[in-house]
Amino acid sequence: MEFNIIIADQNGKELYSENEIILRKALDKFNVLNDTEFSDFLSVCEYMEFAKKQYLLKSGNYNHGIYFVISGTVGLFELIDGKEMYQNFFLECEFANELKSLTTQTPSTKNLIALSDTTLFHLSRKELLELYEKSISFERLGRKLLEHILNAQNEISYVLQSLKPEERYSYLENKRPNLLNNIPLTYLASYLGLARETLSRIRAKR
Amino acid sequence: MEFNIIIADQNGKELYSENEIILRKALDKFNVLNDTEFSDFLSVCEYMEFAKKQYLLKSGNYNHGIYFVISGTVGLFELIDGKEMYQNFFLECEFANELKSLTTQTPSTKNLIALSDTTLFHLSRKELLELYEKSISFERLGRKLLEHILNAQNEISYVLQSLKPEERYSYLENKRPNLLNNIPLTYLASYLGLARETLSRIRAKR
DNA sequence: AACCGATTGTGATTTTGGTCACAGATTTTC
DNA sequence: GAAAATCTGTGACCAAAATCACAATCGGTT
Repeated sequence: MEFNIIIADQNGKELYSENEIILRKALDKFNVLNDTEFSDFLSVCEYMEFAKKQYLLKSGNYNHGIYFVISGTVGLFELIDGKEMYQNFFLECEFANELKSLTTQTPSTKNLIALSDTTLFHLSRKELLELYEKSISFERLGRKLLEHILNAQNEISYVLQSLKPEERYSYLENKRPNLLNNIPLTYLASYLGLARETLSRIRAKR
Repeated sequence: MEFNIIIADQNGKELYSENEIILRKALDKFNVLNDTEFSDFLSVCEYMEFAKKQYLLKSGNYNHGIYFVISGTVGLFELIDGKEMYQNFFLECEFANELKSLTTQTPSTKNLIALSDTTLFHLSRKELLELYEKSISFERLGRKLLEHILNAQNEISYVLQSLKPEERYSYLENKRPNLLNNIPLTYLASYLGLARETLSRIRAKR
């Protein structure tokens, strides 16, 4: 069961639903879009729902856009030697993406999957590119979003390169506690480049 | 000793030096800047030279821009438990960067160092931001460059997360052979998250 | 040419974390 | 609510890689 709070202007005209306000707040952190531009952005977003275990993107297919997670959890994984290696997790208010396929227009080697019942906005590649053409603001938003994603990616590379198993667990505890609560240990182990059993034993010691 | 070939227009007026043509070619891959915009870009680039072992950026300092490597090699490393952990290498025609400090304006935890005598163009943070304001083209260039960097970063994360030591070496052989030729094994070992001795033994077996 | 520092190779040893196996526990499904 | 599937915990064992130690080699400098 779910209610969408509707914000109205002085004339009682509906403005934004609750979901849209969540997106607005997330985008406002980048300090780029004004009201008009946000409306333009919103007008090309499609609201979608995925049940747990449904795929947003399957390997072999082309990536047709990016997702903004309103509620739920999305996982990004790649099948390597028959093992699901999770490369990222996207929680509420984050943009779920697989950029390699999106930017190079090659079939994706990776999968996006709903790890719980999930609601999200979808922005297609086509619409995204049109936004980029439309105004410098959307290019700027894209640029800043990428800077943000890249900094996060550098951090996880650092974890994999330099930290010992116990330190990797501490990293989760301190920097991404929400993952520890929401994601099965098995998936987290692959994310951290460890055997499931190793991570289980580390946790037992706490 | 070094010659710069000068390209001249019909009136014999100098256009671009050899170094500038190298930069032009690198930027043209992104298919964004026209002649005027490239000239604008160039006008805020400063030519610099660094001797081997000189620092382009020292940890603790603020990152004041990005570098385009004309010739030579630049390394990005972080001191962890007294060890130099190399996180990236930048060869000719690549943009050497440390984006965390650049984008968040916090003191850098990382170092940029010339691993050989190096010539490059420097673009200051201030000038970069002014370019971003100036035209959508520069935003677009930034966005595309970040997409490119991010795809590369995802790949190295994959290597660290999923590949065994021998496979990591193979990755270098196949995907980044220039590193194997130009960079000391010690540095490559840290880059791959391996002990120096392990990498040495792997190489001995080939 | 001789020196010094940096880099690499290699053996012996130790340790860590992976693998295997199986039992509980927890969720999902019908 | 029972069955099935998924997830987690834990012990025993093993293999791979880290560590330690030292020699050899390479590169640049005076």
